[in-house]
Amino acid sequence: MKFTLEATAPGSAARAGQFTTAHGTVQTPIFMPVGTAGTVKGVHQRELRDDIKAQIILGNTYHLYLRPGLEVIHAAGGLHKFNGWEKPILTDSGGFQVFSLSGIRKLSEEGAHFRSHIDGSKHLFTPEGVVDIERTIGADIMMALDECPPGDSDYEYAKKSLGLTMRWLQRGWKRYKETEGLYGYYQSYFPIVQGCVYPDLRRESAKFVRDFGADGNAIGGLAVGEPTEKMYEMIEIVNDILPADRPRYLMGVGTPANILEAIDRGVDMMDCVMPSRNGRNGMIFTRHGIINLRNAKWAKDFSPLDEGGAAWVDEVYSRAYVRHLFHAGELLAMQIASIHNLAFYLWLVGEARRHIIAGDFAQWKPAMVEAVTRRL
RNA sequence: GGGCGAAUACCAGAGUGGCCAAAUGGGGCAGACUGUAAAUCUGCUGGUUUAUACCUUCGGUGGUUCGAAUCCAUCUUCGCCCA
Repeated sequence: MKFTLEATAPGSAARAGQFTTAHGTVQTPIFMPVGTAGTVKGVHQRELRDDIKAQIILGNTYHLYLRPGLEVIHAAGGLHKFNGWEKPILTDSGGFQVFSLSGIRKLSEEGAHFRSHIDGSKHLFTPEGVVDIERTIGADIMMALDECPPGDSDYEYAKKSLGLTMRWLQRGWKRYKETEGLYGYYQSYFPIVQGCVYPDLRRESAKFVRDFGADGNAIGGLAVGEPTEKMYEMIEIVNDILPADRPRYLMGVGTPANILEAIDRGVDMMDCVMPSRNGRNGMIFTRHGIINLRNAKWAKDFSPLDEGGAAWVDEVYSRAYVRHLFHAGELLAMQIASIHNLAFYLWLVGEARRHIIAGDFAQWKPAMVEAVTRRL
């Protein structure tokens, strides 16, 4: 994978660039819609490509391994063939499920022991096994298996957890180097920085990660309960160490404001369920602020969903109409909101990129952060 | 004209002497959601309010009782049946 830095913004750590995978080029900074089970929920590939203008999407190792299962994915010839998405795919390793499914998993040196959330069956994810699964899925970017400790973890736990993540990384990297893609194309493997909110742990982790010389590097374990300011602080600390000539991926973040702040601190890639999930739950993000479409105040607001917005749904449907669809429990409501929110997120990072290249990102950002945080 | 049954909060519908401002569901109002166990979850939904507090409510009126949504009488309305 080749990463080219095109511009850096004066007065900011923000940068614009692009990287190329076997399934195409991605312009950074980029937001990656989350398609956990092989689908960005409620959104067609055509809408994803043409309306939302997604350049790369996520899939999830844990979910795809459980269902439909590797046999099906392999028989299909990989996830791209299976779901019809021809552009790049990044797979999360199941590391986040170590966090989110904490009630039904156990960690050991060997790996993460899960109980399936579907049928309760027992499964073991090892760093090596996850590489094998990601090879089978055929992701352009494969993430290392890590432990994502909660944001309020104490120092002792965070340190112990980081140790496990580092040892897992060594094992996963070894398996990565010993194997190659099953479908005739190259796959990247991104290590993940952990260390909770503790600067020394973050530095230690970032240096450890840096030395693998991977195609790109990720920052994990943020936006998991710690104060937002701590998150920004950790990003700065880590990005000081992670190589500038490789993309930096901030995992699972975030709100539109979080994304702008992360870009400002030198992050190139982000993903989050927020635009899709919150969209399905009636929340619309716009460049003028946040709208809870379910609220009574929109009942007779027949103005466009988001006048001049990035997606065609913004002009075609009114706020009152989409509100009605939400109250009626209509599927279309979720589809419209998903298209809108994801298109907005992609528009936002595209604008950030444009301003980085134009050189006025540092001037443009503050007002935008204020605007997208507003409650309408 | 006669007989039987029913009337409960926005709707539906429990409750049949005190633990009832009244279950539950729906609807409504608001909130949450950050590498997706989420088309999900939480709170509120008579009034005044800080309230474990008080006030006004269970078709109307009048009773019985220390105490009534619950028992009695009567009226009204609705439903079913018989003429």
